[in-house]
Amino acid sequence: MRWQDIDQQPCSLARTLAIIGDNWTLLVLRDCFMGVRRFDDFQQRLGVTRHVLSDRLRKLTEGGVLDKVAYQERPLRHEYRLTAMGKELYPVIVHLAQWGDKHLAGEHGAPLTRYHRQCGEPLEAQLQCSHCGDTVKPSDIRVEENPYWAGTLIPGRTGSD
Amino acid sequence: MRWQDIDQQPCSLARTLAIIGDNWTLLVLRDCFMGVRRFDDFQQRLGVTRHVLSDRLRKLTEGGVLDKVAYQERPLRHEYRLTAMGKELYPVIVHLAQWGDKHLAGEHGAPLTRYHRQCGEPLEAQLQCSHCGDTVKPSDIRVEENPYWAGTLIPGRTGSD
DNA sequence: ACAGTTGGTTCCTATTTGGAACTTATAGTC
DNA sequence: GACTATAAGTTCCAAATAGGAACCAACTGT
Repeated sequence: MRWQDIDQQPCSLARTLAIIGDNWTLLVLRDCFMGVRRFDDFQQRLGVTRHVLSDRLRKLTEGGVLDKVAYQERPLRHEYRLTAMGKELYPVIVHLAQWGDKHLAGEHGAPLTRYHRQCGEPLEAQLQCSHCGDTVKPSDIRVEENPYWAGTLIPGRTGSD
Repeated sequence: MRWQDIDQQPCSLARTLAIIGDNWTLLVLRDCFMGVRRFDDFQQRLGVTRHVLSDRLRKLTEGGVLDKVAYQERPLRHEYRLTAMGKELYPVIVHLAQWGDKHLAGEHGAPLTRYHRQCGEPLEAQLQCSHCGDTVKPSDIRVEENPYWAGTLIPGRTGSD
């Protein structure tokens, strides 16, 4: 199986990664959430080569995560903006960065700190059930297979925990 | 800048992606969270080539996300288990899969549904501040730069929102 | 003796990446 | 009018990585 075909799999994670799972793409999104919109700004901040950046921006645009809009005519220039769908990826960025802050910070500490405006404390995000409002731990989650793919997605368990 | 050097950047997200941001790696983690532990099981479920799988498992192990433990002697066989640090990545997986469920499901619906055991409803996870317990929206988050890197991480704003 | 299992490694080809230069269209400066 | 700068890419080549298949080592079971 080629990496470019993973969007064919019956797995929401695989389909999501087909759009945002390439090398560099999540760093492009990081910069989008920091307000970067222009090609050269992405290129200088990331240090990625121009044609890889071009490819990633195209995939994000085709995937509905970014919108390519003209900000001037003559000469025609475009910028890339997060769509509503793209903005919904913010929790992913927050959790990834938070994990890095906790486990991979160097001697100078975390480069960025996110604060919760309402309470003023450094944000330690966790999962919350939007239905009942309770905090959700991993063990609180039960995974159920769609009957259409019954028996093919969840592996038979062999281990002890 | 080469992709393999992004762990040198003063960015927690970049350092995190240096460990788990390669193609295939997050799908390996998906299977880890579903209880897969053995090389051949990963290989068959993912369809990834064996030497790419070998490389990703090695990087995850070196990065402290997985632990390679012998489950039998004679012949010596190892399996890969999530470390405590690795298990903390579950929120990332949940949010990525949830985004795919919402935006990329095909005609048969989401392949897997996650339920919140306590309330019994399909889980729609959102961010919660562990300090005050409130729900956190993206706009509730204020990002502050570590003085050590002052002025280098957050771009100057040029746009209008 | 022979096939099967498990966890890889090796080999070769094809695709992707990194790095630098080039292009197009226009505005501003000497 | 000529030259320089800006922005958003595209093109070119060498080097690295991925995909696919076969091979290997160390057993176990028949």
